[in-house]
Amino acid sequence: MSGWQPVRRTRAFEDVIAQIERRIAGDGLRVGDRLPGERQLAEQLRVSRSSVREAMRVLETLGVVSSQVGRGPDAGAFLISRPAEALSDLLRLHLGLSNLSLEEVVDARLMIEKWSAAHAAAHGADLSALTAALERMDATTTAEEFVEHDTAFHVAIAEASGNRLTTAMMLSLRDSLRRYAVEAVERLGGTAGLMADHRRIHRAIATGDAAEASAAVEDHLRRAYPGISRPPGAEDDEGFERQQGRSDRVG
Amino acid sequence: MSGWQPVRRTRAFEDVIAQIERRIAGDGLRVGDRLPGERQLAEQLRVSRSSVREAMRVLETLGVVSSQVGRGPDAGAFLISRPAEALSDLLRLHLGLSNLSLEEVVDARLMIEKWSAAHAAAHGADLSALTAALERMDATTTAEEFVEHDTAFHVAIAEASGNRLTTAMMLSLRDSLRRYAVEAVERLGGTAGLMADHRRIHRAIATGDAAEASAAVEDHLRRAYPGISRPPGAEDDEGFERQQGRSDRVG
DNA sequence: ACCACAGTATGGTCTGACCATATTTCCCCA
DNA sequence: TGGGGAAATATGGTCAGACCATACTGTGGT
Repeated sequence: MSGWQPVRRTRAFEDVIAQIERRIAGDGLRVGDRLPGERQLAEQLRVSRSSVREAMRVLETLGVVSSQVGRGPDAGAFLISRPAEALSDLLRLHLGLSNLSLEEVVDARLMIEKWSAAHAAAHGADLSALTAALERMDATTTAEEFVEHDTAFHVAIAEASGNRLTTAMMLSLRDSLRRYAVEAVERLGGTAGLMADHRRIHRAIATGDAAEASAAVEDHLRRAYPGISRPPGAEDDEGFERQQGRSDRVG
Repeated sequence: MSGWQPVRRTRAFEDVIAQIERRIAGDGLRVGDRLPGERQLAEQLRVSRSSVREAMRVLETLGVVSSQVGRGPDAGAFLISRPAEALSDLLRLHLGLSNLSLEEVVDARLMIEKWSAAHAAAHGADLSALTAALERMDATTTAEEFVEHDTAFHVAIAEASGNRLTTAMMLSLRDSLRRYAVEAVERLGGTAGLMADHRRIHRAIATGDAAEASAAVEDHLRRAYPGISRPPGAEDDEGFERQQGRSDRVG
């Protein structure tokens, strides 16, 4: 009998997740609060410890629980909030499966960074982190070192937007693209152009010019990833399946 | 072996995940391929079946593996690619923990929808799904029914952008906001204004006007979710709109 | 007051068993 | 020979119980 859509009885660990979620919503559990131990939870919910552990793995993967071994106030499972790590894992695996293309990731990052820079400019954000990252970048010698502080610069922009969700997205996207960032620095043969872009972005945010901040970010990312992104309004071409091979038309 | 990592001993299930990830990258595993059974994998990797199962829960949570019981070609664990489901779970839990505010989610959705609409307009996307959703919305009577087809309309916009990552983000964001969407329809007391917005969006995409599509989406979402944050540049100029228009030179 | 050591609570891992489900195999009977 | 049903089997799902590694806690001796 094929073509049957089974009802998929809930598995035990799914029940555990639902119960914990219910406690979060109902009992007002918050970040930092401690969950009962695995054995105790298993007894309370009438499931085996294995099922509790599978539920913990899921919650840990989603970035809402962290576990420490040992004994004492710091041991056990705690509620946390780390969406960025979860997003990074997700992107990394789906990129590995070739079910997300590099272009899609770069495009998404361009979208978020433009948005973040525009918001940061409009909100009169604190620029100290941006300025510090700029100075550190000036003092670097290797591509890896440069990329490290470059990351700090871009993360600071995201944080200055004041939105933790887009910041998490931006962090994980950037994480997925780290090795391409190093390649980009080496391909460009120097960081002068990138630094000029950075100062332009910094200036635009400092003066509260949202449109200029957004445009500066776009130009910057197009320099780092030439030919990958298509701005809305670019002439149509034949899709994005096999674009990585001829991604050098910006030159 | 020179150095030991004293801080974070790798857990067995993390090894399993790393091995599977290596097979994906190295052996060219693709979506649809089948993984070895839990028992076989445990034997190959010299870990217990419990550890394999915990790894499976993680991969399942990230939307890259799906498991079926039974026997035969359809049983066992398969590689899939469902980032949207994973993102939905992530957002739901973090919203529940109150570590992401509704405003942040709505803002992120606004960003993605504006971007998607602009891209769809610029790419001359297929409008049949959009048109069909519009007609179905006209024929509905209840708020729930309307929201259902409204979702189809907005998802169609995201898909028309041609980016699976932003589409997945948009799907999960919308999923998190479903109940607020129903509330919005009931609060507005009718769907006339929303439908007018929809037709304006549809028209803009059809005519390839990216800036207008973006502006139409923004007005639409501000009608549905009043009180979300001002666009960047609202204080001094029409920054975001101008910035979009600047890069949207359609010809 | 201090320090060493035993106690203990915690997550991490493993083993082996059994259950539920779905396909495959095989054998009996029409 | 064909069909149908029973048995075998492969798969994930669940459980119980044990042991280990870790890190705090308490206790007793100096």
